[in-house]
Amino acid sequence: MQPPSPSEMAVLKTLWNEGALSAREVHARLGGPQDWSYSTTRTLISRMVEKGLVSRRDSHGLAVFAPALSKAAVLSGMVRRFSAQVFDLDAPLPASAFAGSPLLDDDDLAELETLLEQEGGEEEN
Amino acid sequence: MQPPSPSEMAVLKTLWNEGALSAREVHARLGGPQDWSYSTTRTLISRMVEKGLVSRRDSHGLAVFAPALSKAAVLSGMVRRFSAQVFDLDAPLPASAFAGSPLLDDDDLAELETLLEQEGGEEEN
DNA sequence: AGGGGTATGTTACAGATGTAGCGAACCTGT
DNA sequence: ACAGGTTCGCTACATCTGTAACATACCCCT
Repeated sequence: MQPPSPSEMAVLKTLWNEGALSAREVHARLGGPQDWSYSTTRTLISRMVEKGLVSRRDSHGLAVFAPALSKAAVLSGMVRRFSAQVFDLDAPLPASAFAGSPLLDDDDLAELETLLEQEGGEEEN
Repeated sequence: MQPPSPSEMAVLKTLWNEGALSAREVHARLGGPQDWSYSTTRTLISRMVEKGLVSRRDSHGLAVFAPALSKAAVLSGMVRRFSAQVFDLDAPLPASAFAGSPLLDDDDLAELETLLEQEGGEEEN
């Protein structure tokens, strides 16, 4: 799994929140802080489809996008990469460190914990 | 502070360990896992000098490089960026999560903790 | 039928990163 | 004085990321 870039993370967060959105909707939700042109938003989404980070569905002629992977799956991957890369750690960080994240409810946190505890990266699936 | 890229982190780790090294020496220490050409190692080091990540000193005609920032300074920055970017967290992660890192002795860990606890990013200094 | 708005695919371009080669200058042993 | 090894500064080039425009095709209203 190619990791999402920072901008791509922003898009993913929106999709995790809202489920499935058209490009226009994604753009609207990102509105304030990102300040991209609509074109930019669309380019990001396309690249994410290529990377397999989001899936594209055609709803009555309109393209609608949804996350291809769960929050926990992506985040656990990011955490693993980070701790290996930066700290040479291969034992996982405790999921509890991320409680407090506005992205995660209790279920998400539990799932993240499970994924972080599993030995070894997830390989392909 | 521009964050070090993954490859640059590898170089920094070597320098934190060994103190100050010539390009040739850095290359030798990285030997196994990285498998770069010597040219690549040198390019990385140069870019890191430009970024202010390492300093260059001239020792009897030979260029010798040393880390420009402490382990704790760099790592705390990385942790902050990561937790903000990925988890929308602005409260800091607990330094204790990184005990166990082969990079950190107790002093490093204490320093890291201090830096992580400080409110707000470090600005310029 | 024509005009206005929207979606989609395609293309562009700069900067960062990974990766590496080239030529000039230099030291050192023969 | 020269060959061989090494350093150093420069250049190159592909890929990824950030950022965006353009040209079509399509739909709806007047």
